[in-house]
Amino acid sequence: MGLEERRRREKENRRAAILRAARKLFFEKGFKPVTVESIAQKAELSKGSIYLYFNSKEEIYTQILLSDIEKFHKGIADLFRTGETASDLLVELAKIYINFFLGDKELFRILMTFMLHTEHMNLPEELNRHVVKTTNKTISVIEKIFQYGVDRGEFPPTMNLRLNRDVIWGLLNGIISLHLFTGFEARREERIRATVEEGIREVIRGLIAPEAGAEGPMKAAAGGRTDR
Amino acid sequence: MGLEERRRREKENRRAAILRAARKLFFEKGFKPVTVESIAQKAELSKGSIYLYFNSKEEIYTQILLSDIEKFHKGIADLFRTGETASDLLVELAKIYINFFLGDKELFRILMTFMLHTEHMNLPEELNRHVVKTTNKTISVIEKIFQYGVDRGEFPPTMNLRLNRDVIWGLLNGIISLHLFTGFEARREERIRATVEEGIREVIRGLIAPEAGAEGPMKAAAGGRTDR
DNA sequence: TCACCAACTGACCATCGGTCAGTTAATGAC
DNA sequence: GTCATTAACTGACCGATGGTCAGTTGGTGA
Repeated sequence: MGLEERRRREKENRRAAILRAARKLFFEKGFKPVTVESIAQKAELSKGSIYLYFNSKEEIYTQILLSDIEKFHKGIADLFRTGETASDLLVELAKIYINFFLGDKELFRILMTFMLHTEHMNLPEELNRHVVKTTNKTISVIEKIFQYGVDRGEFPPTMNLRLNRDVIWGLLNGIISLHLFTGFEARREERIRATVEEGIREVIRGLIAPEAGAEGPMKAAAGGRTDR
Repeated sequence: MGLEERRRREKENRRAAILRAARKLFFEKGFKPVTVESIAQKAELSKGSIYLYFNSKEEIYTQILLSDIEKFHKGIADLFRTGETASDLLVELAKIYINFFLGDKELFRILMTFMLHTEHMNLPEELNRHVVKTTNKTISVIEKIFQYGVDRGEFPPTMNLRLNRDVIWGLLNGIISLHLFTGFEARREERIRATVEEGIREVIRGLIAPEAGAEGPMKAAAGGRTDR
């Protein structure tokens, strides 16, 4: 009864074909200008068939993001093998990230758009959770590097891992967003890389450097003490 | 002869009324779910009339952003009067920014959406330029603060103003984006504020700290202390 | 040869952004 | 008071598009 099996495989292939077609189109034109009809044509199916595989245009968009994030995650699997310092690992990660999400520049847009509009996208709850989980897994790599840095005595053991993870991630994605907006096409990636690298190195130096004087987080932290 | 004048004023009022109505609706539901018809109803006009004042739904959306950015800009006009350190000014600016753009949390979304999708929005070229210019004006406030810090000897005169401006802006907006995505509603703003403040202080410390050798033993102090 | 059924189709529907020919009403000339 | 002018406004209409579903197709096994 290899029939069932073959059917399953063929169905999976169709699905992949749709995603491939959609990917090409979305990366070419963005979200709105791509019609479901055009995706269907490119995948050599009818519009109706698309909806046998996906529930909405938004879901296709999200699935593309999902599989790309997973690809990225695989790509950084061997990051720790190199035996570099944690600082260099952070910069290295950032560079890979920039290459990956800006290689197809629309991909970064998809990522941010999703992050900003998750709620309005009304996707099936499960898919939503899946993307959030996958994204978090990626973000947590930053935290792992910090932990690694603490372990090898590079960073102070008292550092706040979560907070610094958020700072690095924010810095990285914020700088990319800014440059997509203002930067001219030419040499954009180069500038992003330089800015991100220097930003990360500054944060790290600041993390290591002694806190100057009485000012600083102390003042604010005093009021914001909020143990759960 | 006050006729011409009165007409002009009334027209301006209508325009404002449309923007007010649209603002309420967009902030309530996001972009797509708001129909032009519903804006018209709320503004007590017909759909057709809306298009006497604006060229597209996107343009309305953008105008809201524009007028809000300008409001923000006025709000920080007196930032320099306080005589604080440049570091504190940066943190202060960030806090005002967070309050402002998260007070109506949709506003931040509008800002980022615009930055990410400027090109696909096909607005009149002039409006586009206007928003870019206004946004840049806001971003450049960060640079001014850095300059102020250099002038008063707080930061090294060799520092790269533009780069650090981009780092701070990126950090600020990236952290906000991240928290809108993952953070639970409760205590979100508080967390954002804490993370941003510490991030900024780290960058500043890193900016001041000697670049020193590859890795420096630390342990002396803890940036981003764990307050959980 | 036929019954079954998963996969597929495309006509159809509802919604919505945007248009435009026609209406309304304020004004000012006579 | 009457009428011509015209800016402001209206809403029926159009085209595009996301999504649906009743019906068709073709491979399979009896």
